[in-house]
Amino acid sequence: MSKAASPHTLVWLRDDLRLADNPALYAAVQTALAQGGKILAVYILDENLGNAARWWLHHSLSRLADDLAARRGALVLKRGDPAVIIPALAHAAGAGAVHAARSFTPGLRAADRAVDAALKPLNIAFHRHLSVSLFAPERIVTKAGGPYGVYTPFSKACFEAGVSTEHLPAPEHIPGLTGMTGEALDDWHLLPTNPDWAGGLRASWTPGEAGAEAALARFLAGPVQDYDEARNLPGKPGTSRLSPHVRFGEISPRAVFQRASACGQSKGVQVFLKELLWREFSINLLWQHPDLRRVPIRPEFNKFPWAEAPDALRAWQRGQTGVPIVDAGMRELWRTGWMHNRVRMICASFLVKHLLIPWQAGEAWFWDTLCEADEAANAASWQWVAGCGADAAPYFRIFNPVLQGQKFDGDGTYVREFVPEIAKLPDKYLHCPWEADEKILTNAGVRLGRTYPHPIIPLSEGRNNALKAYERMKLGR
DNA sequence: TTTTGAGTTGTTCGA
DNA sequence: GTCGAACAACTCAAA
Repeated sequence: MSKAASPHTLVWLRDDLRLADNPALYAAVQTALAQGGKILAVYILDENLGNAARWWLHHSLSRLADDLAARRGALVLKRGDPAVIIPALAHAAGAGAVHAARSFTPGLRAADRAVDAALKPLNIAFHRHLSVSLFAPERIVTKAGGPYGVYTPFSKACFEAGVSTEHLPAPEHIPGLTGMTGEALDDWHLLPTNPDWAGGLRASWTPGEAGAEAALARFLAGPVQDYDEARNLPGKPGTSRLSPHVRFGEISPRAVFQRASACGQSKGVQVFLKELLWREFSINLLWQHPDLRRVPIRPEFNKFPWAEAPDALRAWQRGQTGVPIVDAGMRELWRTGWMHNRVRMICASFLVKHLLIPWQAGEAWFWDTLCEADEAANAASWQWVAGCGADAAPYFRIFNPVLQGQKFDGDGTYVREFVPEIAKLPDKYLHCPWEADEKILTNAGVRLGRTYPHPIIPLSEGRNNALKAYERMKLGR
């Protein structure tokens, strides 16, 4: 076999920070081995990440660099315009091809077009691989050939199409190209200092491929079987807690799907697989609507009478609304960089409906504080709660945070953990301290307005305001 | 083209 | 305490 003129290969890693079941890396290694060449693995900093995601990224990259080094590979870190960096590196390295995961965020789609255009004149091929999603978006279409706008038929089409059963092992040797220098991870200052607010994140998470594997193994060893019920209880470890791992591609979505599928046919497994397809649906929606983060899918919502309420927004962000389940959720988010899904819906509904604050403000806060912040899932989910999404809940579905708290955190485990100043209240009043009489409050050491806020708005008033606002929007006033 | 069935996660009210 | 109906119409997807 004759040696190719350009035996080396560049793999551009982005939201696929793993070695196992990584099609771009696998293809690059195969090519390099066949040609007797080396691998140049590159990561270019995503400058638009929120602060919690930056913390996660630092650790994920650090682990990935270690994992690559253990296989004689190396990771080159760069910052700047991919359309400049990738062609320059590929050219300097003498690479014959560039491999990357196919991405569906507007930023990376644009970057890919530019990279592709810049590589062409250099006669360097640019290969993209299905990796961050289960299906290519254009593959899941209606019988009429168009994209889906409703989740249930979308999910049925996905099940019918079938998730790939392929699994690519982590390459044993990833012969790294030496002599290529990048930036130092520490110089990116992705970790907070002055103050270091990441203590709660460190206590909650193990970023990296091994951490992702451990989280999946824990979940599949038991909780997945009861997932259909237990996922709604924020005081219990009934969810997978895989979201940030999947977000950064520390584990492939198809590996998660395959291994959960292998756990049987229980309701819990079925519901979990459907959750993976919600992620898929969000990716598909972002692909259809690149401005999903800003623009409501239902155009009538451009006329929605949102409120300008900076003080209320700040109270919500800080977990000081005086509504316990909302405050618990917002504090969990702030402390750990994650929030239980049931509570996300309650907190989001409260912001958008009771307070009438634009969903984009909530989206922005989650973007900054969620480790897993993901353009597709975050925007699509906020639009769903706000009622302006493609497949949104009816407007009169307004979560009552007291009922939700009593139903899903009846013993108060969750609220007591994150709102300790009211922890001594009896269960009956834990979710509605304003309904307790003075004696009960005093016995619990609670002084409303002093040790814990009065509710920022009476719940019935917030509900009525939301209904009135939707009515005004419908009338176009 | 027209018709038909269906649509993540809820709340309130009144019997 | 429990249960069913009302809350509203509209759009999507498939036949």
